[in-house]
Amino acid sequence: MDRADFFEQVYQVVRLIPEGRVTSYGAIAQYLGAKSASRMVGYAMNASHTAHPPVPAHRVVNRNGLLSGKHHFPSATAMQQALEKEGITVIDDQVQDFKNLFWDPNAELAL
DNA sequence: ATGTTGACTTGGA
DNA sequence: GTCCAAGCCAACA
Repeated sequence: MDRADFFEQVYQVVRLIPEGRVTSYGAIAQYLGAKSASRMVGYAMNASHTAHPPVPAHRVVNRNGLLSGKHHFPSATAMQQALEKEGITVIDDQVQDFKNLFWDPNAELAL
């Protein structure tokens, strides 16, 4: 664990995200103890495709519930489709009822 | 070694 | 409510 790289730590948290739930980069960053490193979370996600097993990056959105990272997916619609597949309604690259679907690792894992 | 970038967040106007 | 600017840390060139 302590040996885990910043990327791996991010991957683990993302993989813990329940199906049909989403979280924000800041929440993950905060869980890692560096809320200011929210950008690093996104950066780590950029390399998520190199992670094994792959992480559900589609469940990670920005604080606005906007699919900010959809551009980085193999297809611009891949992220939205993945979310809808899990029962999440996405309109205009925006997660509907995001507040209700939000999954905070600090609240769920740090119980 | 330094400088720039980035799937972000927060605060101020 | 919106828009602009600054901060933050790690990886990449």
